[in-house]
Amino acid sequence: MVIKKNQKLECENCSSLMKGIFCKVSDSTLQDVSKQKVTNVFKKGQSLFIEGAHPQGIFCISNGNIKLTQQSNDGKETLVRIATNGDVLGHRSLFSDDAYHATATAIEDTRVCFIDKSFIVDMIETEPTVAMNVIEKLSRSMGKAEHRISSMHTMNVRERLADLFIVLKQSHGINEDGRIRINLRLTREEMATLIGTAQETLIRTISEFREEGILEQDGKVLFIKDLDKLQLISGN
Amino acid sequence: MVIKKNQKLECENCSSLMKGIFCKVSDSTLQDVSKQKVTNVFKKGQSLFIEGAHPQGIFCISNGNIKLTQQSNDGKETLVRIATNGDVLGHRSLFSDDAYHATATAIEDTRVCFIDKSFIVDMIETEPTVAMNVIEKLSRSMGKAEHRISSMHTMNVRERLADLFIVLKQSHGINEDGRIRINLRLTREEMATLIGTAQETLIRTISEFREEGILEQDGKVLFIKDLDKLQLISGN
DNA sequence: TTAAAAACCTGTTCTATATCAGAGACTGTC
DNA sequence: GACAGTCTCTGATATAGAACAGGTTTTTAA
Repeated sequence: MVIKKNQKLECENCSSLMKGIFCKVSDSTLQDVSKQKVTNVFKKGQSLFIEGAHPQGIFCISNGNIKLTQQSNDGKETLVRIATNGDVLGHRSLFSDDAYHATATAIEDTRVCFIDKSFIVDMIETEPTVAMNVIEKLSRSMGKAEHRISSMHTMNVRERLADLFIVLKQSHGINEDGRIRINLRLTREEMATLIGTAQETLIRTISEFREEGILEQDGKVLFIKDLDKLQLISGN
Repeated sequence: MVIKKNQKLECENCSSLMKGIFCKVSDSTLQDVSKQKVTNVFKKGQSLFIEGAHPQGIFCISNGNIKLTQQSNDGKETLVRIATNGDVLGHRSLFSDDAYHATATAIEDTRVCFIDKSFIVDMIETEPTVAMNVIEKLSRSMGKAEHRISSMHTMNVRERLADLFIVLKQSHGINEDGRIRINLRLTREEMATLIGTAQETLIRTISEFREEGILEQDGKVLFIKDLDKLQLISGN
């Protein structure tokens, strides 16, 4: 596996700038970041970092999707979170001065910029905008995490799956002739761990949804046909 | 229900100062906070805020314990998180510019200081230390939340309960003649929702732990007798 | 292009845990 | 100090979903 280096793209031209932690930052500061960062393209399946290692900085996703997985003692893998354009990775462990609690792996070829620890810490201390952006990102993630926790025992698999598709629609949905394309290719196994169920159960429930005209599938790609029904099932 | 007002205590004398977001802050800044904040004592059962309302500032817990609960559509209540001395409440919703996603209720009589939105936002922008402290707190909470998410389907009830007692030991444990007192009185129902199970199942598992000499109970208070066994069960 | 390995799907069985039901034990209140 | 209202506990029963097993399809890579 080879990481392609130097696919450098200035921050000011990054398509994810406005979604990331450097939005609303002054031009000169942005140029500083651009100068300091290192850009890599991670091929599908490559890992950015591994559970247990110590963070040396943070990763900003410029373009692509990264999954964060945790390994349990019995070897099972749980998909904890999916990070996409504009999201930051590794900040959680960095700022709580911990080892990584999860492994970050590219779901597809993904362009990622790395920013050194001391630089980002310094930036947060001198640039209140960046600090606020980081706080806002963390806050949103925290809200999502807490929703998932409570959903685990107040909702059944069918409800949680409906909810997952609504979330995926928001983050990766693209309108395409009267249906919504989920522009993210997860395996059934990955989806299953996202909602805390077994792969077989998930497959069965997806089949149900297809039979009920809620979902459609072209090859590997999933489409939402009936968002209202999903909302009805998930209870929102 | 009456909230006792003006139980004012200067921040610099607060026993939770070092655990909170104003630790390592300059004396003069601390005095500003002291001047600005409003202190209340919430009686057991009183709510600081309610799901759906809009945050006007943040709450710092000076002394006591607050539970954060979420209501699901079918009326079930989930205990999402317990906040204790030095913890901050309401920042998550405030900084992500959201309505409260949970209701905060005092588990026991609790002294809480309220800090106005504009003041805290301003503080974060002018005092990097505070910004870093907020980021650190959020990061730690996020780590805990992600652990709970993955535990929900990689661990069974017995394992999750063992894990809960280890967590409670860290936050509320007091060594007392060869055993560890859990200095927090949760109902069985509350504990059950914390680990995502039914009250009856939780009670049965606690009974098991008692029979196995892992836990002890004096009246309502729980004690950990055998921490090693708990660690063995939880797999850490 | 072809073989091997993933990923996907379906049917069957089994079990951990939810749910239901009812009986004590506390807790607060008048 | 007795009554109502929670909270706690135990047993019995039901069930959602896990685990197992085996077949098909898709992807990878050589």
